[in-house]
Order: sequence, then structure tokens, then C-alpha cells
Amino acid sequence: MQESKPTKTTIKDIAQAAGVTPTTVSLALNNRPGVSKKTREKIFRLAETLNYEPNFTARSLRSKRSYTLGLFMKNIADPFYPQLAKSISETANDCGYNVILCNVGDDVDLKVKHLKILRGKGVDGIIFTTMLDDDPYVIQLIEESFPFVTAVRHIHINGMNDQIVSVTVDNFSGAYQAIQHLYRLGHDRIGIIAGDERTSTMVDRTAGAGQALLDCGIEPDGKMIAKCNYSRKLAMAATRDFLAMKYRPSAFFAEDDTMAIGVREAVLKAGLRIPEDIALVGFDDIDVAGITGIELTTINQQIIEIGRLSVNLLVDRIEKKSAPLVSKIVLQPELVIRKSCGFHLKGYRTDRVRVK
Amino acid sequence: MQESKPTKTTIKDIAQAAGVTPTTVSLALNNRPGVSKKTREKIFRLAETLNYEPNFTARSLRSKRSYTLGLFMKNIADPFYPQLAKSISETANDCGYNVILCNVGDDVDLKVKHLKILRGKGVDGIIFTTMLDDDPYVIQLIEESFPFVTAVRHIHINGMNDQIVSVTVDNFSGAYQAIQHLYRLGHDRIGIIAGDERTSTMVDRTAGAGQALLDCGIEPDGKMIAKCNYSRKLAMAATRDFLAMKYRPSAFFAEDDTMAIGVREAVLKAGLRIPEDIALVGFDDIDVAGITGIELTTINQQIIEIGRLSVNLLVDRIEKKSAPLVSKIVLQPELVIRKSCGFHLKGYRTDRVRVK
DNA sequence: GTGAAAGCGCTAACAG
DNA sequence: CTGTTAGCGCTTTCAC
Repeated sequence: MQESKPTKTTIKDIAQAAGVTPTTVSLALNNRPGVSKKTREKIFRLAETLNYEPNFTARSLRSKRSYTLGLFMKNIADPFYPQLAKSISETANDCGYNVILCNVGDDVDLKVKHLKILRGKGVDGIIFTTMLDDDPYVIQLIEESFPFVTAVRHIHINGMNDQIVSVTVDNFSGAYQAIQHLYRLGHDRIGIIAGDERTSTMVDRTAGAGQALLDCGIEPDGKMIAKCNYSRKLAMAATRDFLAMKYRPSAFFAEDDTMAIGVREAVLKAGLRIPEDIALVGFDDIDVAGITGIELTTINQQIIEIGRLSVNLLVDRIEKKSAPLVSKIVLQPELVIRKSCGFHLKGYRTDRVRVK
Repeated sequence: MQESKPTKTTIKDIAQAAGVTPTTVSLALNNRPGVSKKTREKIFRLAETLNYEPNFTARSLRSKRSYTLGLFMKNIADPFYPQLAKSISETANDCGYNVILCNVGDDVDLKVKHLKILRGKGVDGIIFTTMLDDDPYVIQLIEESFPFVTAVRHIHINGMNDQIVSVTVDNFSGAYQAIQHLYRLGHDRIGIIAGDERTSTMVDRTAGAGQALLDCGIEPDGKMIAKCNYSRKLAMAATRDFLAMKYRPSAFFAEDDTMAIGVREAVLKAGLRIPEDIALVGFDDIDVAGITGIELTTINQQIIEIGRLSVNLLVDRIEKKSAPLVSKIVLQPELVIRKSCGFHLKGYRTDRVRVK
């Protein structure tokens, strides 16, 4: 029925059929003023009939707008990221943008390489969830006022800080709550399973945890912190070491749920029980955390909201072409009490619950 | 140091600086014959100095090649898909392509909409992991010989079947193994938690399960199959119903691990134990399946390999511009025995282990 | 309201 | 080996 390989219809074809010029067709199809209602309707009818589909590549070349965003992810297979990816890609689609997924890990060279490609492809903006403190390309992006947002992690650059748009949770507060919760449950020796020290999340969470310890009257102790790079395996190994200590921790705070799962594995493999022997609190509230038998107490970081807001901010920035009005959004985290902390067994120690 | 907003250097600039024409520059930079070594080197040096970065949009417009692929996913937040997305995007990157992620669910209208946009953006090919039996756009894609691959799921269209490239696991065999395994453990009443009937995975797995039952001398029974659409919630509800039956199943086969988790939740909430009271086998071998306390017996479907092969096939198709030599790849699934089936407690019933 | 003409940056024929 | 010419499909002045 359909002739094979009918060359795609272009605005030229429509123009010809309508007896007008491509200019008019372009104006009409883009709903811009300067076209009479009659011709406009005719053009729309013809576009429909001829099965016209716009060529975005040509449009991009001319208008410098691709309606495509880049998304830098550390590792989409890590259970924390998929929800974020979903939220980001769906919000972007709703705004009329597509998303190119770049799974780049924390490898700086790879990030630089992808950045070049994405910019060569003319993406209108980029969402970074992979920002490291020493990422070298950020300053240039700012100087060129290329639109980007950092989500989850943020980055601080002296003198340019209000030009960096970021959406994060209050990581300091989240970690603070986690430690305070464990303290109130009666724990004084708390092992901290920390992330990658080049990330703002690790820095802020570790600081929040440290402050909470101080406020609870516990002297922070370097030996009680293990840097595990947000890796489940490293967290398992570190936990084994902790458990072999003479005065071992009675509780762990893992700076993300993936590491918390690692801690859990190591604890169970050592023949200890959670929470009876060891209490555990994570961070992120990934899906697995809620499954029966896992029931990880953790800090919810509203990941879907982070994704949504990041895209909205980025699109605003792109479309208004203005400097950002809002440059930082900080969401409030929430302690989600499940069973791994032991709260359901014994509640808070009465002498440790002060008014907030 | 850097002047602000230096308009991007183009091959024209390089041509001027080198005293040649854009053509020569284009040939040189694309490593194509017809340029003397000397000019070639000069051009490369200048490209470096002038910090040239190719404009892929312009190239696309001219050459009809975007080095971008589309990826259709049902739900990137479902734990089955992230590994696939990772494998696909990384393989694509290695081949010099980017991937646009389209999280489209099973909504046909949305799929059609995204397909139009992607084609408008000139993607060189598409990987569908969302194919449904009645997806309406497939025939047209084939007729236009637009490159695409279906991964995980396949689709059958009379008369065009060898033009559809697909990479799947042998779903029939996987389900067969699952049921046989449960039978050998002594189970005769096996509840089947089935997926979405419009998917080939559901059809094949259900058929494999049915055949296994027959071969084991068990009459398949419609009341023992619940269609749960690959949804954890529906699987929970169906399991509750199964458990309320007069002669309730002693085992469940869930056609994916997400539903198996749902079964698990429902069974545990009913106060029953896994595997002592109820045996459970899933399908996919997602990451969570291996966690202590979950330890789901399941069928591994080599998801990373599916992703890798899909991209390789697609890229071959695109770059050779030929009809596909290989049109179907079927991987072999593997039964992964953990604890949810109860094998570790009692092993196979000796009277039920026949030579394979 | 509409049209003519130019051009985004690159590649592809074809000539020399 | 290199240059000339044209044009991908669209948008965008600037005239009329």
C-alpha cells in the first residue's frame, strides 16, 4: 500500500503543496505569529496528510537548540540510581527533552571525553550526578555559561558558587539524625562506613555524623571511620575488620544503603544478629531497604524529587537563558525507622531522649 | 586567559589557517584517503591548537548518521532493567554511539510518540526491550528497513520474521527447568505467577512451565496460573488468594524476580516460612536475589550478555547496511539454586530424579 | 501576511 | 592529492 522508501516529507514539500514558501510553513508549524489563520490551517492539514515529521537535526543546526539533555551517572546498576534516572528522564520528556545516558563512573578522563561528545552533539544542558571535588571541566562550563545542574552531590568553587545550580538533600542533617538515633538507642561505639571522600555527600554526611557524636558527648575517633567508596564489597571488608576489634562497635552508620547491605552481609556472616547484636542505619532509602527481612532503618533522601527539581531548574535555565534565580535547592531528609536499628525491640533509652 | 565566548572553531577556520579548503580538512580529520601526509599532519596540529571540536549535528544532517541509538525501557526503576541499561549504554559507548533513554512503560501511544521523536532526531537504530505482541509500528520499521533490535522480549510477525533481529534467553527452557526443579523437590501443586500475556517472555515461560508439568505427569490447571503483569503488588495479591485456597500450592514459580519478591512478602505476611512451608523459584536473577535472607532460587538470564549482543548486532546492521546475517540469538538460561526452594534442606526426592 | 535569500557546519560529487 | 560546487532541512533576517 505504501510505496517503499518514500523520501521523508519536508517543509518544502508542504510549502509546494500549499502554494506558499517554506518560511510560512515554518512559522505556521511553530505556532508563531505572522501567518493568517487560513493558511495556518491549510498547512496543518497538509502536514497531517503528507505525514510530515520535523527533522530535529536540521532545526538544531540552525537554532542551536537540540531539546536533548545529557545525564552523567556513576553506575546505573547501583540500586540508588535507577529511580533517579527514571525521575530525570520522565520529567525531561514531559518538558519536551530527551536524555542521553552517560554511565561514566568516577573516571575523570571518561567524563571529559563524554562531555566533549555531548557538547559536540549540541545538548542543551547536562545533569551531573557524578560531580567530584576536583572535576576539572566545571570552571570552563561556568565561564561559557553552559547550562548544567549538579544533583545529589554538589561542588563548591570559590567565587563562582552562586552560578552553580544544585539540588541535594541536607546530608549533614541526615547523618546527624542517623547518629542521634543510634545514640538514643544506647549506642556509644558507632562504626561509620563512609563513602568516597571526593564527594560532597561523603564530606557532609561524615561532618554531620561527627557533629552528632560531639553533641552526644562522644569523642569522634578516626579509627571508627572507614572509607569504603560507596562500595558494597569494601563495606563488607571494613565491617569484618571492625568486628575483629577488641572493643567492637555495637552499631554501624553506613553512608549509603548499598554499603549498609554490605555491612549486613558481613555481620550476618560473622554469626551476629541484626539488630540484637549489631544495630544498623543506612542512607538513601533504596527499594530493597523495605523488603521483609532486610527492613533497613535509613535516611530517605527524596530521590524522585531531586530528579524532578534538577530537570526543572535546568530547563528554566536553558529556556530563559538567564542566570539562575535559584541556585541551590536543599531538601530535608527523613529518618525511616524499620527494624535494623532495633528501635522496635526496646525503643529509646529514657535517659538519652532529650527534647529535640 | 581564555577570551570569553570564542565562537567555536569550525573546519572552515582550520582550512583557512592551513591554506586549504574545508573539504580537505574534512577528509583529513575523518582519516580518509586522498590527503597527503604533510597536509594531514598540519591539519591535525591546527585542530589541536585551535581546540577544534566537531559539530555532530551538522555532520548528522549531511551524512544521515547520528551515532546515537534509542533505548526503549519499560521501567528503569524496576530492578531488572538497570543492569541491562548499563550493559547497553556502555557497549554502545564503546562502539562510538550514545544512547537516548526512553522510559515508556507498556503504553503504546507513548511508545509511538517517542519513536517519532527519536526518528526525527535521526537516531541510527533502536533497541526495544518493551516489545508487545500487538505493537503497531513494527511492520513499518521493517518495511523501511530501519535498524532495530528487540532484546529480552521478541516479537513474531508472519512473513517478516527473519528480518527481526532479537536477543533473548531461552525462556521456555528456563521455566521448564524451574518447574522440573520444584517437582523433583516433591512439589505437585505449583502456583504460577505469570507476567503480562502480551509479552513473549510470559508466553514462552508459561508454555515452558506447562510442558514441564505435563512431562512430570501433572495436569496443568488454569486455576494455578495468575496473570500478574510483572507487578510486585499484583503478585502479592495473587499469592494471598492462592494461600486461601482449600488445597493451596506448596510451591510458587514466579515468572520474574520482582514478582517473586512479592510472593515472598505475601507468604511471610501470612505467617508461613520459605522454604519450609512454601518453596519459591523466580526468574531473572536480579541482584537482590542473592542477598542473605532473600536467597532466591531463580533462573539466570545473562542480562549483561543480552545487552552487549543486542548492541553489537544493531551496530553491525547499521554500519554494514546489509540485511542481518544473524537474526536471532537465544542464550541458555541457568538454574541458580539458593535457599528459597528448599533444596539445601532436603535435596531432590530420589524417586523423582530421572536422568535428564 | 508572505516571500526571497542566506546560512548553520559539515560531507559528497565531480573536476582538475 | 586538492578544490569547486552544491546542498542536507530548517530558521531567520529583511524586504515587500
